[in-house]
Amino acid sequence: MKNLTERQKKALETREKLLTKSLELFGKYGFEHVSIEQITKACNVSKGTFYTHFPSKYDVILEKFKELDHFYMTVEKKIDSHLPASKKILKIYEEQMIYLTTVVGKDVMRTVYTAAITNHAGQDHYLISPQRKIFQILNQYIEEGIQTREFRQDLDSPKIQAVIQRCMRANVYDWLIHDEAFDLVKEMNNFTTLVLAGLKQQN
Amino acid sequence: MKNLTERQKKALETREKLLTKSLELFGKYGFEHVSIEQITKACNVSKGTFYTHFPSKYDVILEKFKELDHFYMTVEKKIDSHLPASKKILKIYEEQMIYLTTVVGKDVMRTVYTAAITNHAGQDHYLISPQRKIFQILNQYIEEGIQTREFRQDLDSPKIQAVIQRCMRANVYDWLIHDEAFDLVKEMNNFTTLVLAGLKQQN
DNA sequence: AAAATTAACTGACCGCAGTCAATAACCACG
DNA sequence: CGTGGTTATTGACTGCGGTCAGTTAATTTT
Repeated sequence: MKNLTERQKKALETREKLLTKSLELFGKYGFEHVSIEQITKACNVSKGTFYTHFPSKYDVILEKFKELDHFYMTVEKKIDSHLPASKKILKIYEEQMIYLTTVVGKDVMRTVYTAAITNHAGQDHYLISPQRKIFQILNQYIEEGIQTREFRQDLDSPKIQAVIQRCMRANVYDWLIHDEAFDLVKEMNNFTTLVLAGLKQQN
Repeated sequence: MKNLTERQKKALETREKLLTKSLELFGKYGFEHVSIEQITKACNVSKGTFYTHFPSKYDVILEKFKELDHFYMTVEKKIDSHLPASKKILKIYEEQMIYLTTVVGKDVMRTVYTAAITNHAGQDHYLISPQRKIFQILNQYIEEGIQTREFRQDLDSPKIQAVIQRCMRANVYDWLIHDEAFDLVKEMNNFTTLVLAGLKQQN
């Protein structure tokens, strides 16, 4: 980690400076009201430099978004392992939604959700990347639910995974397009509860 | 309807010309690869003229999107009125998804779903406007489902309406961010079936 | 230590969405 | 008819995200 040449250290410093300043300005004025030039001027570098460190304006936000994964690691431990799978899923979603509304914010999420639609650069977006910690945790819970026969047996786990993940995006998306009155935590809870009811063993 | 002055007729003609040409070019090259200037040049008008007729590039697309409502009127009649509410909902969603994939297309939908996130102009977006025919039809089916006690009695109809509508956006959004392999008709069916199962009277 | 290579950095430039003051074309009314 | 008000139209202009050929300076090679 410390085997860096002088040059690489300088570059990393520049990158860090840009990242910090970007997020600071985005937080203060909103993503759309901050220009790249404004950022680079505040950092005393040229516009081009920004693009040697980040592929686009969106990618800075994505960096922030990826912090979520650190958050999940801590949340996971707080969840009682004796709960049934459905309760665990609800719980982790609840924690996530609280985090999104209070820490990450609508502005960042708007950007991520927009970029996911727009960037048809062949590659799949981070938003649906199986790498994401949240998905790994969810899949584990789902596996449990199947094993313990809490969930229906006629659906394989990839199907259930897709459904559970879609619940998340459904509620976040609706949060983004509705006004302030939309309570993401509550809506997510109601909606997911319903879906989980549909997932449980029918009589 | 025909009490128009010469001037207003000319203006409407210009508007129509712009609309037709826009949709033609969007269809040929894709929304993002067509500039306003390209459109206006093809119509022999100036750039500014475009903006006297449409508030933004997105609004042209919205016009196309609104055609959907004509479509629903015809679909509604094709649905057997004796079916249970849940089957009707599934059926109309199926028809809608077929229409979206084969006629409207991903490009248009991408634009509409992006604009809904981005345009925080105070006003709610058409995407969630209660005016939309599709919602009126759905709400009618939901009311039926409640009346006939097919659905749970502990949820009021606005709650159920929100859930059903969210199903639609959930699947369309996921369609937009996934690659070509994503079968919107099938996914919508699976997902909504599950939600409807959760909505039904529990034992 | 000089030369060659590599990588960070620069800023003029491009394309495009959207704006607006000025202009032209038309209309209603005396 | 005029003539004063109205409204569609114009196109130069702004602002911004992103590009790229060229400059600079650290690093490696000889």
